[in-house]
Amino acid sequence: MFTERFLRHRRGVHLEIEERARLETAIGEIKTLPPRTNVVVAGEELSQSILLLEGFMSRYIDDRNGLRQLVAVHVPGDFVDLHAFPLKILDHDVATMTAATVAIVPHSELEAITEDLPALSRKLWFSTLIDAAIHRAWLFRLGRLDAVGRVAHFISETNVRLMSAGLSDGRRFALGLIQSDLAEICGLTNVHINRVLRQLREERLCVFRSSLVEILDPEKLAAVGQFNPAYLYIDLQSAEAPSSCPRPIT
Amino acid sequence: MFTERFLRHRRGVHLEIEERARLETAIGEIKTLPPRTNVVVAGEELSQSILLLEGFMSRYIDDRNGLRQLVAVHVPGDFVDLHAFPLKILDHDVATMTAATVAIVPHSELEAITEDLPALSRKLWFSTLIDAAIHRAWLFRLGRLDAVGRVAHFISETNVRLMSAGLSDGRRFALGLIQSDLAEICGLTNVHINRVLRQLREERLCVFRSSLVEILDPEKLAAVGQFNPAYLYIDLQSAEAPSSCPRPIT
DNA sequence: CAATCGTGATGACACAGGTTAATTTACGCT
DNA sequence: AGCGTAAATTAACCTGTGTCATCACGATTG
Repeated sequence: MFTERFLRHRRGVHLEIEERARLETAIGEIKTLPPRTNVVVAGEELSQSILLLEGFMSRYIDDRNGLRQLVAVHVPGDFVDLHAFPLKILDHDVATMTAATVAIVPHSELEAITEDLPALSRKLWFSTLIDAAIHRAWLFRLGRLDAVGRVAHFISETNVRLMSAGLSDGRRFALGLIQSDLAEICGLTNVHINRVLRQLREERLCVFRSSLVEILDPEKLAAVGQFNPAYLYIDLQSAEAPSSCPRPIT
Repeated sequence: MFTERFLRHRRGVHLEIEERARLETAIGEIKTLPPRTNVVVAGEELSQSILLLEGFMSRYIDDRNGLRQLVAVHVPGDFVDLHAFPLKILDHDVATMTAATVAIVPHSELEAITEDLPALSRKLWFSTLIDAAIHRAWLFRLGRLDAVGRVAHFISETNVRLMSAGLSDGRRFALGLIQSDLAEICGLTNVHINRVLRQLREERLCVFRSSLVEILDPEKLAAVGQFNPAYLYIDLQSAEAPSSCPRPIT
């Protein structure tokens, strides 16, 4: 069941069994990718999209000096570049952050789905609009929060998304990111990210390590980041208890 | 022809005559709204979406101190909150910036379109993904550009979008925004926006007035804002005003 | 006609975050 | 185990933007 995590716990878009089965048959290939591997280049025509099964991926735009702005971080269950199905050409690059396992879905299959199954099509559409909602939350983060708030907001967001994917217990999760990734996400320098992480550590809000993120005080962290999870459209009522606490990668 | 500007000049999604006709019949009502009128509140269930015919609208998120971050500015031809069709509830507010004329489209009509016309449905989907692409460009703007760059980028973007809508000749356009709107768009204070506008004026790049924006040097302005219009998916080849359109800077 | 309000303009000062550079720690590889 | 490189940490200093305060101007409005 490769699509197990896709749209899990999303308000009002429960996938029917037949719909999930149809998606499963649409998958062409399963691939494992090394960390820091570019998979999509802006401006190139695409004929397939990627469903992320394991690991973390990013979408980003580089400026003319090579400085990078991440515009999205994807977690298992995300249909990373489903945008490429209607758009055909992307405006940004896509790459793995950690080692990753992905399912490749040809656009021909997606087109067939839009012809046959309008309800499933609307759910695919929905999933791309969640990405847009997350973009907007990131705009708020960059436009209105200071450095500490931005990092707190990102960690709070990632925690909720990983809870939904069954990869966080609400306080601890593994995230393969390094400090300069955070810098590229939050529009800051890695020197300043380091200062912010120290402050969050000293104030006992959270401890960020590449191998393991530990949130000591989720409420306070969310307050510092003015984080309101409504934009994720996640309903964790229906969440089963996470099977296992993530462990540090050793 | 209310849908005249919708998806105009967008690469690869030309609307067929029948498709346009179908959209026209989907329109329920035409409304005129005063400036600064809130039309959608975050968290409320929606059963209709708005196609903007005349004027400018915005989407925004307020922080807990009442500071506002605009996450989108909409120009005539934009299907402002089509996102609300798959999402049903929005994560942000929507309001007019200037006086505006809008067409109201009930979601029941859109649902019928997704049942009957998969090709048109994909084009509607496409149009929401343009919004997402613009969100990403805004993330780049906020994350990687300094104050002058942000304003230059926004003005360049708006110029191209308005050219596509037939509302700019590439150098002059009317935009009802005031300096504090720019501040809320660019994540800056209005005091600093004022300084930036003076600099752009003194450097003979552009003159921003609420009534009229004049771009004196489109290429240089685009360069300052690292503006590359690819993300707008606009193909102005077919545009009636062929004159001088800003080019990607490399 | 004065009073008020929204908008724009500008100066003085403060500070969050950038820059640069050096050092330490962690970790993959032979 | 030891080496080489990437990542993390920290300090000193600098600057872009925020803050606060004031003034000017035009459009309403009483």
